[in-house]
Amino acid sequence: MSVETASGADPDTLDEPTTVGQWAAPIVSRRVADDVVDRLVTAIALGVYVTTQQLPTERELASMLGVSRTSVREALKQLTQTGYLEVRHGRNGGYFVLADWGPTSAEHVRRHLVPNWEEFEQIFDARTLVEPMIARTAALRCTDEDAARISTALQDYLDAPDHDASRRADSSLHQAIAQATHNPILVNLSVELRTRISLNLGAEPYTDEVRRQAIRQHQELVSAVIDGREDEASHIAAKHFTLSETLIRALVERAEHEE
Amino acid sequence: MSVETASGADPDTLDEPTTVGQWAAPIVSRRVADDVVDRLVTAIALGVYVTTQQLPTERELASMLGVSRTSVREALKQLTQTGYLEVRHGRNGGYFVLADWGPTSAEHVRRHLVPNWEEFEQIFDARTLVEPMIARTAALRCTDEDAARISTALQDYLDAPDHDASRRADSSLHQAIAQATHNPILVNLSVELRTRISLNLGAEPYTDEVRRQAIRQHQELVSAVIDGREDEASHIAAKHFTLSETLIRALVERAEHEE
DNA sequence: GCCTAATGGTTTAGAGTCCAGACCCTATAC
DNA sequence: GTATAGGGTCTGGACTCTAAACCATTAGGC
Repeated sequence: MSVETASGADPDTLDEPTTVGQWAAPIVSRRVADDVVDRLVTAIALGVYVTTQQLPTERELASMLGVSRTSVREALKQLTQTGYLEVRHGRNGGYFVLADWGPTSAEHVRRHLVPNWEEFEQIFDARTLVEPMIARTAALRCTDEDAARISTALQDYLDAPDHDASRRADSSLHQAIAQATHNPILVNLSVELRTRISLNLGAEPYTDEVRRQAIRQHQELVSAVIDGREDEASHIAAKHFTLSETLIRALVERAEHEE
Repeated sequence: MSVETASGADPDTLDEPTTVGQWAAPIVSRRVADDVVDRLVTAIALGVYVTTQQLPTERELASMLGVSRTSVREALKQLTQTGYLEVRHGRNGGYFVLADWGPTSAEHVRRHLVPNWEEFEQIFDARTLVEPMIARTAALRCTDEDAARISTALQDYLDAPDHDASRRADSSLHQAIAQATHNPILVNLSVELRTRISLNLGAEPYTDEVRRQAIRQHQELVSAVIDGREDEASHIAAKHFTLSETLIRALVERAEHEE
């Protein structure tokens, strides 16, 4: 990294100089290992790799990501130390996603969720605004091909045998809907918001009641999108993402009372 | 997502692989100079520095951005070679923004606009969807303080003596509106979209008629936002950004016919 | 039980990037 | 004409990333 010298002189710039003030913010040179960490966390957050599942080997990851094994190892070391992964030696060894990195414990909530609470509020807020817009647009532009893909994703979601599969299918379903907008920028936006939530949260709270409600909402949402009922799609999406927000809030409340 | 036992055959990865496929895309290590280029282009695009205006000196830029002068020089070299900047030697020398890097010429349109046309369509589309949502949210959350800032920005816009000042004020105005959402994520989203447009486009086409129309729309938009008329704000924003899209399209048409 | 293979763990040399700082060159202001 | 404010150039050193070889550990096959 670079020197931290005098560049200070950064008086409070909270008024409106964001346009002028932010463009010259210090450039931090990102290390490759940090990028690898981000990719892996994203993959786990999106459900590409789930609990107890084995990641590709170091050499495979290095090849997949086009970086050296050294950098991959650096990233995996970070994730292992943070408690996301577990490593096993010897033949059939490798890195495994640890089971308990969700908001399962009040401990996790206090240590990870609460400190980032402000950012969290912002992400939720943005998602509640963006996703209905995406759902509306998807409903307006959904082709037969899109509809087929969305239906398949919904079916996968309904068939999901456990929580992990459910998370993964949920991710795919929302992705399929976003893709029906036929605009990669919106798809990325949606992915980014979902990732940032999972990234802070691990998995969302999960009970039978929640699942029933989520299933109904997903069915309604898919139906509205496929049939091109844009107002309804937008409205259901808003309700859907408000639900998940409510759950998190309840979780945090509970954790704080336990304290 | 078809990881295991997907019901439908899902052999190829071209169908919906974005979730699974994209996380492992090769990591490209960005060089510091490239980041500097981005920052400078953004600053110019947002109107922080305008035609014939002098940029800070190399040493100042290096200090502002927290990078070495070597990297700044590398970036400035690129921008000079590309034709964005002009360099003058000796005392009172420095780097100056060149005048003619807008869509002033059919040449520019063909060389820069047309090759990126697909991305351009996507950006416009996203903006037409996102900005109304932002305007609506701003209208719903606008405080007195926000209203004051927005009014000031509007006045600056009305007072702008020339095209450059107008561009800068336009940028500030939209920024002020976005900030009334009180959500940094949305503010960044708006900045990013506007930047990416200016970045491809330089300045937008500009005639007296266009300016009159833009002024009216800005006044209506500000009034709707400040008074909390969210539906109207959303609607005007949509109209406003559609106007700029229409102008660009007309420009490209013309350039292609000249060919 | 022994060997093999697959995996993580370690080391090293070299190329590339970035930085700080010193110094040179040029044109303007005075 | 000289001082000065800028860009232009060079160098040594620190850090990062890579490639490739080699070590250590364990499961599976015989």
